[in-house]
Amino acid sequence: MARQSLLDAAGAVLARNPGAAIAEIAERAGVGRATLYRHFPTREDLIRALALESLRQTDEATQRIPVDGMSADSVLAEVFEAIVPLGDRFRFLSSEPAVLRDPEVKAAFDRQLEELAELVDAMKAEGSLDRAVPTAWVVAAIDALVYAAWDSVEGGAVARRDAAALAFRTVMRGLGAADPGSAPQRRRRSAKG
Amino acid sequence: MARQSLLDAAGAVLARNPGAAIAEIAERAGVGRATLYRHFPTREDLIRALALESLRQTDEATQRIPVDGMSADSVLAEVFEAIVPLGDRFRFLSSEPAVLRDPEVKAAFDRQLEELAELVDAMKAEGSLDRAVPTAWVVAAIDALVYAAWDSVEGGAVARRDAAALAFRTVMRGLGAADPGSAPQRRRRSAKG
DNA sequence: CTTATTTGAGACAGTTATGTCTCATACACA
DNA sequence: TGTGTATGAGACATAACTGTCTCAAATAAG
Repeated sequence: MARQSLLDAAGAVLARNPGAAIAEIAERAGVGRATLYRHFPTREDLIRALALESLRQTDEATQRIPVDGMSADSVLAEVFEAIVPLGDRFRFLSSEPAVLRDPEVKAAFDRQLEELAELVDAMKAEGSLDRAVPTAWVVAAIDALVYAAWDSVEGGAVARRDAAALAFRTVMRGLGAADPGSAPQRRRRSAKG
Repeated sequence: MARQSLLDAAGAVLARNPGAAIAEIAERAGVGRATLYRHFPTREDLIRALALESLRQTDEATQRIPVDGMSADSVLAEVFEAIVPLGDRFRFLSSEPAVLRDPEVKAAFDRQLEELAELVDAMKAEGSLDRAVPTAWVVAAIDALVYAAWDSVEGGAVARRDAAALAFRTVMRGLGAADPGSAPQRRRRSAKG
């Protein structure tokens, strides 16, 4: 679909240069500027759609993870594997603070953070994360390390196949329970990153 | 100094809105736009000076740490305490990729990363960090977690006095030696963040 | 008080981006 | 082949920002 290739182009261009002009995105997509405007009447429409599309891709990648019968920490490992490759998807937000105030975008964003917080709480419950560490910090650390992992791969500092595992290890041991505790429980449903 | 308050204003404004106009920075500094241009002839000059000033502040904060007789991991703890409060100083770089290509800025930036890498290697040598983890990843994780700590404080998710310790713990336990190993050695000179 | 310097306000030109519009062409489809 | 739709190129108006310049007022220095 033309719409999709426009969003792909926007993601690619804006990740490298968050202030890029519409013309540059159209060029990258291989279409005329007028055609881009036919799909997205304003720049803000495009940015908003890109944000929602990025959130959708993140959802898609994490929903694919089978959670039945997996310990919560295994799920988190899979979450890292799934979303580290998407690490640059939200880079454009840094110079588009307005889009985060859009109700629909904000709702979707908050929901993903909330699902991640639930997974963190499940890990605390099964004893694989330290209850004394604020869930908000665990979530912040995961977010930061996902991007760091992506960036390290992109910069050639870390091998692509190692990146997610390194980030996962950093979180798990860094914020794991001081006492290894009882063996991880199995979980039934609902997980996310 | 007028120059300094202009740089402060630029840092404050650009951290929130990396694409902010010169007029907005001048207004924040409480001076006319013409006055700003008298100190910094072009926008690029201002951005460049801000980058160098931020690097200088980071240097200043870390040079204050006494390293004699301290174990490398204690030094890293102090580094976190010192630079987490400066966490937003380099946010504007995200939409100013050009300034990172400036030779002077790039040299200063690389030097700081290099000094941090040296500290990490010292910690590996004294057995407080896992030798199997690439130094590049440790450095990337420290960078990412410093910003996450600052951001968590700013967003009210984490108490200001706890932030640096949480980030430090995440790195130390996350990337610490699997075997606690011999007791940390004392070190003599040179450290940095 | 007088003089020199600095400042703020704003006019101005030049550039660049956005968003609208037209029109000729390419293409799909009957 | 004929018709309708989507496209690309580009002209166009508008807006915003940059960087220069002028001038009057404020401030400091003598």
